[in-house]
Amino acid sequence: MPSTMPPLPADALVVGLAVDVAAFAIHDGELRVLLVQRGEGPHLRAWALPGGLVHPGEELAEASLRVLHDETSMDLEPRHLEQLHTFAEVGRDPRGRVVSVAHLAVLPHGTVAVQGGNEVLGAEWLSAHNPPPLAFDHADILAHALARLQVRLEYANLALEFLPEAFTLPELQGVYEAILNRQLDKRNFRKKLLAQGVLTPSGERRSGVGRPAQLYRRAKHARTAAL
Amino acid sequence: MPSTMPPLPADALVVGLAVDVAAFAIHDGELRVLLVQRGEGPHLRAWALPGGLVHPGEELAEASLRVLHDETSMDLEPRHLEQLHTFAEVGRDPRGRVVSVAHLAVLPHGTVAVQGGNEVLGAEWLSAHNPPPLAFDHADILAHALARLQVRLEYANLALEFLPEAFTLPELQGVYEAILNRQLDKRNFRKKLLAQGVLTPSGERRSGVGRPAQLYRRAKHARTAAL
DNA sequence: CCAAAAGTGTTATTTCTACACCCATGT
DNA sequence: ACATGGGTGTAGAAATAACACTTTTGG
Repeated sequence: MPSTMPPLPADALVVGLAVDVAAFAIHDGELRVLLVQRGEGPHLRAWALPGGLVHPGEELAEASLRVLHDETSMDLEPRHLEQLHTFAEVGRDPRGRVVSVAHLAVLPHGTVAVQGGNEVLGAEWLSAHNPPPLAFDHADILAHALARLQVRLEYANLALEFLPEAFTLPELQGVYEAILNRQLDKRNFRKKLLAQGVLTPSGERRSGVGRPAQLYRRAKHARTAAL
Repeated sequence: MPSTMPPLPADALVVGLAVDVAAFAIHDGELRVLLVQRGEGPHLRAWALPGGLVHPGEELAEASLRVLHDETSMDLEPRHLEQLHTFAEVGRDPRGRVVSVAHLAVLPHGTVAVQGGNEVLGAEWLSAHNPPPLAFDHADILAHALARLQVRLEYANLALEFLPEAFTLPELQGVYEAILNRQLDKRNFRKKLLAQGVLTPSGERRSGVGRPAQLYRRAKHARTAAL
């Protein structure tokens, strides 16, 4: 394939290319989504998903990571990042045609402190199941992301990405419950998870109170995702 | 929200926005995908998914339908059209940064004849499970589309979109088998489908040979899709 | 009456769900 | 000793998978 090709045809539609990121984490046993308060442009002071324009030569995944970094002033390192859906409706952004590729990110436990960054008044982890009103079509994006997260629990072992490398089964169950937004039976949960063979036990651990829980790690062979 | 807003910032990355469409239909009991032979640009004469640049003010779905129409010279009317994935890798198109939003389309039975259209040497329905080599990253797109189609069989009753309004259970089973690329048990298939309650019987019908089969239609209440 | 495709039931296996008590530790 | 959370088994229900013969039509 030649390296110099004719440029794009003159009738090529040019648009702004952006990413928006629905980044999830578990805090206090609750599923939270990272939201920022807009500091400029339309929907000033409204809550929104972190997002922004893609730079030239930048891949979508890179842009997503950069945006997270810039708008939270934190070195967030998602354990999982996948594309969700592309929102390209003609009127979705009042500034012109902006095509936004929405992403789903999963951050591990321990990702707590965030603060506002560039062009943003503040950043916070807020309830994913009961979010505040959001700017643009971000409520749609969040709903998509939540639905995707739930179906991914079955297929991939995405829940592990919310936890540190070593974790207990009750902690893992807590992740499932936070994402599915309902209680699960302890015995059935353990049976199912252990039967999958994706967990391997290690040493022990004493939590604050009660009987110490067995620690587990992900087994060697673990699918990352599919679909 | 004001109707006149500042234009996009000067640092906005502008890109070409395109759609590619993986359009499926069943022919001769086999799952086929609509492919065109490129008549210009890179990958001349290679097989590719129908696709092209989005026009200004045009929605992605509109562009997908237009592209199908233009490149087959046929008034194809998909029964189902959904967004699949956005391919935006920096080097994927040698002409510059082109972001392509891939779509999955389902065409009903009877959609047979296609011919080449604008900028295309020819169009054909070819085997979806054993396609010829494809231009650009279209083999990836096709693989994604096929996987999505298979999971959609479970959730939605997408199989109905491949058939005319009235159809027999053996025909429906044939659609499942063509998509899943394996044989299914007749009795179990009937049990499961009828238990779902999405089919309602109507009159009879005599095929060429053998016992006539009961005709069914979709019941009133039918989910179209999800996820 | 023969070929061809449609239609129909039962059983074994697996998976899912509901449910209550004992165990190990820290205080 | 007691409060706290971790850990375990069983039985009924539901879903799934395997399997072979009869029925209706056209020729």
